[in-house]
Amino acid sequence: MLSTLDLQELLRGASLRVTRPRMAVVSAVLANPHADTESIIAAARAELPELSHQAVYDSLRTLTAAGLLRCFQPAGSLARYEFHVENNHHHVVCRLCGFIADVDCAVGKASCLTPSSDHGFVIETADVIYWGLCPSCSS
Amino acid sequence: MLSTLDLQELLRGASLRVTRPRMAVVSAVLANPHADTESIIAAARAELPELSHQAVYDSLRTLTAAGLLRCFQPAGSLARYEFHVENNHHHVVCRLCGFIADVDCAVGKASCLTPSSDHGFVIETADVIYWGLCPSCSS
DNA sequence: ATGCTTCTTTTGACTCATTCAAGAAAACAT
DNA sequence: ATGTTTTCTTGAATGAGTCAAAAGAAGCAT
Repeated sequence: MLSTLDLQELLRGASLRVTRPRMAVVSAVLANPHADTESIIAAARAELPELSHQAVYDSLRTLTAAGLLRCFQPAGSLARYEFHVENNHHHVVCRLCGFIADVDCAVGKASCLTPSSDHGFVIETADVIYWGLCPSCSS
Repeated sequence: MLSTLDLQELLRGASLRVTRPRMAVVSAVLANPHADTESIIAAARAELPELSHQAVYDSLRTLTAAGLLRCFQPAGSLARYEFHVENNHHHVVCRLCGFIADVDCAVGKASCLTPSSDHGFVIETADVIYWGLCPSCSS
């Protein structure tokens, strides 16, 4: 877990103002990886009760744009956030219960960023979501 | 383009009743790959003006559940549909203009379905979305 | 063909995640 | 401290998608 000072450092390093809502949002995401916005609002309010939902939406967008958080959205689900780490990984989502786990990239680090034909696109990132059944739902 | 009879055959083959809304929706998706629901409603109404939006939502869900269509949803975008074909492919989405193109699977057919560690999940499908800039936006 | 049963569609209202807007407050630089 | 700029609060609005009940087709059996 990162300390308050670490979090401030993190925000300043991204040229962002250090505000209590942003601190609370980053903490909430760190404590609840893969959480949707509503859960993040609840978790952040445990630390800062007066926090408005709008501030959370704004913070999430700002922090994501700054590269501190990563947003992903399994089809049909709400937006979910996680702390951005450099080791590229993807997600397995249980088709029944919605449980999400991290998985490493399939065939080495960069392979998922190299489609066989790119139609002239300059490709920057890849979102990979595996759908299936988690251990408890598959039994 | 498939004929009316082909489409009927397709629906019957999936044990679905042949209705005019479903025919119109399948035609619309065939004619507009990667279209979102609103575009599909508009395209289907060109063929069947009285069509309700609810019928389109129902048809899309039914046809997708039957495996005739495939639904994908780039994060932050609306749900999009395409005719389901067996050759597994993924999508490149332009971060600026939203243009979508198909790309084949990165490293052979099955590789994207094989994460390095699966956490005990039984994996059924994988959604892969590449984000980047299309040729016109990157210049 | 006719009628019956079941599945679809229409209609219209509703939900709820997310966004918009304007004024108030907080953060930072000087 | 003061002023400027960014961020937050408040409250309302947007809009894709869903729900529900009654009306209407599709398909099956007689």
